[in-house]
Amino acid sequence: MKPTINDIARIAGVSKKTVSRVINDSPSLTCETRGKVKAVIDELGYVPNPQARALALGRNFLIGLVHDNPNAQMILNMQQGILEGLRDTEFAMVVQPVNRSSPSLIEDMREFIVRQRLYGVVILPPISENDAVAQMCVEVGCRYVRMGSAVLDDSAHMVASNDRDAVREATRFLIDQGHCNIAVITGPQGFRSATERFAGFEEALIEAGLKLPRSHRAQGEYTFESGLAATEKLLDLSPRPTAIFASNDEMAAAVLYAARLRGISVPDELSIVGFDDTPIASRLWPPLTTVRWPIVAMGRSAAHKLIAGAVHEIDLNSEPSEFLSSLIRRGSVAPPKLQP
Amino acid sequence: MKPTINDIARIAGVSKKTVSRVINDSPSLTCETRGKVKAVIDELGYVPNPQARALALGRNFLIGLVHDNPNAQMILNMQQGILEGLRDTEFAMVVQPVNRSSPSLIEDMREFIVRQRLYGVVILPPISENDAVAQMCVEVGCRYVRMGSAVLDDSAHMVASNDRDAVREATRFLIDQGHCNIAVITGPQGFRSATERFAGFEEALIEAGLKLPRSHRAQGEYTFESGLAATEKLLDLSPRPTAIFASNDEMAAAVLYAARLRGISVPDELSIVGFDDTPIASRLWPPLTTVRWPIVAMGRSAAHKLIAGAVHEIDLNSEPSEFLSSLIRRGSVAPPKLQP
DNA sequence: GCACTAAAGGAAACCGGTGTCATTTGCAAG
DNA sequence: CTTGCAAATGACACCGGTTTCCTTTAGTGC
Repeated sequence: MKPTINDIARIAGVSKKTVSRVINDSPSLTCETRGKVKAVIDELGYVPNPQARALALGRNFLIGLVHDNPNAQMILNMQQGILEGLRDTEFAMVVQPVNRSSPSLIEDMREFIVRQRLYGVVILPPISENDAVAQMCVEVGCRYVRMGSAVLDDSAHMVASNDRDAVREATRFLIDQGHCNIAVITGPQGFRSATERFAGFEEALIEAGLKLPRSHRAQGEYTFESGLAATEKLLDLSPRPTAIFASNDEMAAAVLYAARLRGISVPDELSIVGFDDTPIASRLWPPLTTVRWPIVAMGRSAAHKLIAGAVHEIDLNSEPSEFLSSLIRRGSVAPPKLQP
Repeated sequence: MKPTINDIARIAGVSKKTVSRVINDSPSLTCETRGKVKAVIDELGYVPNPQARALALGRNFLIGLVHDNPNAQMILNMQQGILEGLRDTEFAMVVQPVNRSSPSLIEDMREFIVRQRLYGVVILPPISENDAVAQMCVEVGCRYVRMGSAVLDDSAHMVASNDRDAVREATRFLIDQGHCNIAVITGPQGFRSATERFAGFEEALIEAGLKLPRSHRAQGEYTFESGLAATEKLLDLSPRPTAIFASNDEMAAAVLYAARLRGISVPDELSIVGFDDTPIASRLWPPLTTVRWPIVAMGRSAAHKLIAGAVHEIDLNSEPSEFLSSLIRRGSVAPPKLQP
């Protein structure tokens, strides 16, 4: 059986409370006492029972991660980031996928939070854009941090990248390469990331004095299949666009796939830019030029924001307030060939 | 503040213990009492505090998932499966990536298990093949289930697919298409899945009376990069193989990539078969023929095996004892063209 | 009507920690 | 030498459930 605080206290010849003080680094302790107790703890391999602690403190040491599976690699990187932020603390991460289109989304999340008495939750996009979810967290008294593509909330509750700037830069890159007939596959309606990315794209075009006809804008759903359908429409245009910006890599992969089906050469006849830098981007031929955002660092920051109040080693001021994405240049972009 | 058992007891006009009996479906209760208490519980939205329950019962309601990130989609599917198995129970899943090559692997895992007092852990390949890990679980008194490609342990502790049979079938498919110069990219040494998959491959060749020269066997590490290197070697052979079986999709994607680099047409000049049916398999052009294994169902089964003792609704006899993989036929395989 | 038995429900201890408050100890000042 | 005060430590209740054991109640056979 695992040793309890009583065992430690008895063997060390002190009271439970003193052992508790040692565990919690209470300042009012003799070095001698502290050393004596610590020795016993080490010898017996004592680990305080987190459930008992949770009960006594009235709070738990569990951080929830709520997601809706848009992208496996993103979620896994996020998990990694969060766990890095939780390392060397007594917090653990529990994961819960949910269905964002379910009418019971809010109730499902409430159930999850309340059941496990979560200390806090990290909410991934696109659910993070749902204000009712944040509202629910406030109601049940659960800390929360929303991940997103733009600031939606006060900074204590938000970890954001700046998709708009990143896409503007990426689009400018296409323009600098000489493209002036550029089409875009947007993300689904109601997604903040979709509107941000599109805004960045549009801004770059406007800056360069280019027009964006309605026909050059196709809507996707962030899925491969929707990307295929959108690409079909865009490739039917005449003159055919010489470059396509797809709002995520999944759809960019679909552009490449559709181009291959039609015998259109990439990048010679068509340049492609994606977003996310998922592993698939570098596995395709040609590998995709895409935008990489610092998921792991953002996850770590989210975890830190949640537990800063409980772990005094964490200094939120050392966290970046904004996370910058960068353009990864690979083979899917080239200057346009003059069409005959 | 959330209602406690005392609130319920007071309002319902019964004792704590009676409320506890209602929660735990104790048989010795009047219908009337049960109904009365349940009404109060529903009205107040009472949820028993799992930490308090965990403390009183001396066990926790957390299932751990330990993995070493070989494949994001696989891990996410596994998470989904485990959570399906945990649905409608009070268990939650905590996730912990570890580093399998770290010398402190065992200690890291022990720390994770002991710290959170896990009820059980699901161990994913390749860590699951490490017997010392299972041994450690026994030592610390933690239930465990190992996922794997073949049965390594008694069935209470193992959820296994049958990679060998699946690869034999896939290879037979290549042979039936007319291929007789087939090469293989194996997985890393020391991986049971690697040896199983290779064994299935070899068996199919032997059955068909084909030889497998040492030169036609290249070792990979389950990574894209290692797949590239392995493919280079195989494509240098003369006569060049007309088909390659790669032991996972990541490496199969590399075969396709390398073939494209050399201007080798797939599937006309080279057929490719992968393993795992990750999303990338269907995103490539041509899409990969590959082996799909029922990850989600296996995850669900693993969860059920762990918690069967605590949740009486679960009937382990209704679980399949073996999980069958299936060959997914896509465009990366065709009969070999006669070489001039 | 009475003793006996089984079922229903309650009181109090307990799980392993933490908070509050009282007590002891050590040391400087008067 | 006493008093005063702060630091170090301990006793005990408490967090929200469960378990053990005991009491009450109702039903049964005689």
